[in-house]
Amino acid sequence: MEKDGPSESEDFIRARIRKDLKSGIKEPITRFPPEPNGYLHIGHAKSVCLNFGIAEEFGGTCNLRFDDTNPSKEDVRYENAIKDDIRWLGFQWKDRIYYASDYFEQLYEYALKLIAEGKAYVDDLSAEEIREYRGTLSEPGKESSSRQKSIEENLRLFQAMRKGEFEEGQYVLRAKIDMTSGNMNMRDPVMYRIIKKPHTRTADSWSIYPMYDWAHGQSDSIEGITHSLCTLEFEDHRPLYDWFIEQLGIYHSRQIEFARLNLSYTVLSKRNLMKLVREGFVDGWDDPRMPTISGLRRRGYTPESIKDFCRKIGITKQDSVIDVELLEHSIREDLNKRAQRAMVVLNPLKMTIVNYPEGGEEGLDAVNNPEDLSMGKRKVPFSKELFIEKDDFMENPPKKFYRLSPGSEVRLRYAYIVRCVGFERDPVTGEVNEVHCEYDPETKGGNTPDGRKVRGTIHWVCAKNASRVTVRLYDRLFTVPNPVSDKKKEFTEFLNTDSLQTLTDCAAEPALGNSPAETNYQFERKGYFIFDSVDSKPEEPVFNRTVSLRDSWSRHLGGKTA
RNA sequence: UGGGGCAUCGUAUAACGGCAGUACAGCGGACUCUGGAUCCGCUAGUCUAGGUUCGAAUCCUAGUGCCCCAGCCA
Repeated sequence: MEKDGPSESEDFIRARIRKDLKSGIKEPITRFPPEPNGYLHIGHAKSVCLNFGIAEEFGGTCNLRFDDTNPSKEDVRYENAIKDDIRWLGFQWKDRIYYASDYFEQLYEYALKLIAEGKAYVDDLSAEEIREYRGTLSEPGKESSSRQKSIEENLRLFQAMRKGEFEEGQYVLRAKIDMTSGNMNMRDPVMYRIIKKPHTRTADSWSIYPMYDWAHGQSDSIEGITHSLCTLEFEDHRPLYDWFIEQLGIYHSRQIEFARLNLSYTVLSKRNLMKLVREGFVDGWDDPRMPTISGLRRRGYTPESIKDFCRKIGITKQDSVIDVELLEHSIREDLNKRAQRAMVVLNPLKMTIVNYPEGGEEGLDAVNNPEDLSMGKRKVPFSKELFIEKDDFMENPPKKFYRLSPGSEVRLRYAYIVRCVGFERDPVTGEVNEVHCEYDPETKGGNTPDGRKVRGTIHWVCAKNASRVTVRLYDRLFTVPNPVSDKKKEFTEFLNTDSLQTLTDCAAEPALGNSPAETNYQFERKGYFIFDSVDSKPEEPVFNRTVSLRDSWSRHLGGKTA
């Protein structure tokens, strides 16, 4: 199922795969290897799209493999969340779900083999000693005296390690490579350490656990992974990846590295995201401000928009920071085509139509989505008293203000043209709290039979029928493009204190009183919103703002977001 | 002279010895019952210095800048 035509340019990994396909490899087998110690974020989505995407495009397969080699950090709840997220993105692993722990026995056999060949040894150095012996970036390390142990002694000790005869930290198994290598990973890397904790899948059957470098490549090989795609920081692990496979003489998977995703105005590492959650800066991994898949989902992002974003950013080896506006562009583009429109007044200001009959009411036709007429129409109620947006009225408007002001005309969307004939103030605050308008009955539906041009159109909600809803306006979580670039400051110092604004008195057209879960809307002139089924109550529906509409007026005024 | 990697508009990303293109952002205009969307246009780039070549973002040499590595994390 290759894409036809060379019109679309190909990233270097797909080009490499295409080349390998011509020289022997039958089909690409990739894998997505999360460690179940945190939630997936948009950076993982890049990897998911790459690995599963390649499998789809080239008629291969992609395995889901949990890298569960460290029981002191991992948990099943993360595993379940990860599976949910991948499924939600729209990818399937079918029966191809694996665990590094599936291979513990095989890995152990492999280790025995290396020991028997004098290529690995049991070391009794302490963690600190190992660090000291490793040397520094510019000085070679020195060899542990354990290197001299006999094969028999190593075998005996390693078997005893497995049996749990030693304490944590007492011994490790190391590969015997080269303590003078310029590549730190080759300075006799640790293969196994003793961890006396139960594992979620193997329970207490092991007291030694393989390190990443030892587990990963061999797992790839066992599964017949043709292309093992990982991020740049593993580039200098590749010689070790290759060394193990070559010493063992097993199937040679190939590791290829690409640049991880960085997004402006956010942080994208599990460690930092974990900190935001643990220290209560956000309301959990799925807080709509989080760049996690579950957070984006709750924020109103669609799988399609995320996949489109991943396609747009491409795959390269260049460290880069993607502007978060590109992500916002992807969701706007998607939702513009699909989101049902609704009228919701976020900051209500009462409007009375002075010449509209007392007690009168009518239903007006509104288009559900001007971009997709097949989505039909709906009736919205109209009567003498309405709510409009506070900032759609100005007593002393600046130039080019097309909305309502004393004496001016504006169109009430899908309703009538109205003219402002007066307003009232709150006697205490002096704030305008009601506007009076006259409507033109000839302009029903918002048309102007006389051909007159009315520049401004504003949204409104019938006061009598309005659903009272809560709306949460989200803004970027950080105030600076790269919160982790300042090495002297903790990234949490750059948290945006206004990243969440909750409006509890919004007036929505009646239909929104009972929205289905996870329904995307466009609140006309305001932005895209999604019904939040976690925090909504029957008497108080909650909507999260996914992203605002582009707003050339506020940019004109020099503001950023409303 | 520790090892590894990367340098193209503001941000990303193409061009694989032959017109430096695309997207986002920005700016201007058209259109509009969403100051949305759409459409049109503009601005703006090959890290530096040499070299090879009819021709270099691309090949060579030398430099410069940035990123990663000293977990019994992944």
